[in-house]
Amino acid sequence: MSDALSTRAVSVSSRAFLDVDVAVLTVRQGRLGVLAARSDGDDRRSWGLPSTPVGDEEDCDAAAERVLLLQAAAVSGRDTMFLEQLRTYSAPSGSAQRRVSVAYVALVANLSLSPTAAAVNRVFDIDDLVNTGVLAADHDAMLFDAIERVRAKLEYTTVATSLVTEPFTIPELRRVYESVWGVSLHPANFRRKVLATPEFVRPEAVDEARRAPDLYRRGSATLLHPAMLRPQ
Amino acid sequence: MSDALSTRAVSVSSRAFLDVDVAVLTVRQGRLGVLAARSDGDDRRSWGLPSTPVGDEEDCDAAAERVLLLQAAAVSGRDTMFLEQLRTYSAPSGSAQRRVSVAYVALVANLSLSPTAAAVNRVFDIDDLVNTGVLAADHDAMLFDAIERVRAKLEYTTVATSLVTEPFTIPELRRVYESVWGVSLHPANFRRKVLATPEFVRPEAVDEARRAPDLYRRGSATLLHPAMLRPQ
DNA sequence: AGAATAGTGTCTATAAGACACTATGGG
DNA sequence: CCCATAGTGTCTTATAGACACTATTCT
Repeated sequence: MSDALSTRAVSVSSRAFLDVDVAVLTVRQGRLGVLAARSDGDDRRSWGLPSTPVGDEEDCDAAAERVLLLQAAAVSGRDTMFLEQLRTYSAPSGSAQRRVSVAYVALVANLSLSPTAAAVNRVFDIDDLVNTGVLAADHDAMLFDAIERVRAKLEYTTVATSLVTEPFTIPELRRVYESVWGVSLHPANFRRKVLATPEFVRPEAVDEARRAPDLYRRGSATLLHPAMLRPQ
Repeated sequence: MSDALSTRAVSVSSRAFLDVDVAVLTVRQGRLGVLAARSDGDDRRSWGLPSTPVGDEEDCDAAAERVLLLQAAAVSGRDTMFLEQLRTYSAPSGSAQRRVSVAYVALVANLSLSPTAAAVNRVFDIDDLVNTGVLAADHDAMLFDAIERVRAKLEYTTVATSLVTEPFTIPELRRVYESVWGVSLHPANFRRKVLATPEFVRPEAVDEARRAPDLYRRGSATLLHPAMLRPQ
């Protein structure tokens, strides 16, 4: 009776090549952007998400961090980072050796390519990359899912602060939300909401005379209670 | 300069065995339960989450469905199901061939084992299985993450309805929330919240004379706006 | 000078939590 | 007959959205 619960006549013990792909997101000039790497596999200039095989003596998280650090070395002004596993994408192999991709999302403040990196990497506006045919179908799906994950995370976590450089102003933080969500937010209500959440941001320099916007740093809170929901 | 962005001296092109593990959750007698399978690998009676290798001509989703259907065949009274990928767990291989596990969560209403299945499978109370040393460390982590995922999903989706059999009463639905979250909810406020969300539930039979509780079926809504947050 | 924006205050609509009350069925 | 529970109503409080207003900087 153990047979009834064990594996059926599906070809057993599938071997696969294991890759990690990272969607590195950033906000620049009020627009959401992604880091893309030229996929030098073929001649025609096509782009993909930065990727690496997972080494035998590391786990997927380590491989993803390695990709990010690799990018950081080729990048100037990288500030903070947020890195989280998204999900795993597996297509049936067909005849070739199966390839399984574990996708990650990374958030990086102030991502700008160094001159040497610019020849290989490029930061795209989201709208120029997602669903435009520039990416391969699987990377397109990953990027789509990554964006939706981040949009949802802004609602109930404080990750938005990882997309601004410290110190920052409340309006700067608001523009992160507006860029990622693609909407306009009411400045006064946004400010009230952020300041009402303990430790979302921490006051750094409040200009009593109002000559400059107030400056803040990231607070210790990671979860938002209650959540800041997207409009509509 | 392409070197700076390509893979480093980590041993390349790792091959791995690909498994799918499923945490099948249910609510019985007001308690959250999980389906566990006796892991017949070794002699001592230990338990694991139901699992299967991923076949070469299927993707992970298909393998997870296969596990669930396999269980369904050995289970009586399975009602609805909800199935979603959780995340992928990968430990460094050490010397042996690497093993990568893609974990899924499934929600099943009225999960009760058929007599023949009871010798191989068992439904545990969550508290008897998570963090008790009965499961291997990786399955323990999966189960923990699965429970947290489901607890969060109850807040902003209607998945709770997949843990009751139709037709159901509002108090029955409330007991699902109470079981999964491990809290008591205010009956009147819960009822008002559920009925205030369009298409969360659909009235089936309202007893005007109040001789029996009102009956409902699942509605077409999948998302809750606004969310029903856990107390505290 | 005029426009855009940071910051404050306030009003309103909505939703959540707490509580009171009725009616019913089961021990 | 008492008690637990389904269902209804209502009050209070917290929060979100809308709007008005001031002060400042930039052009």
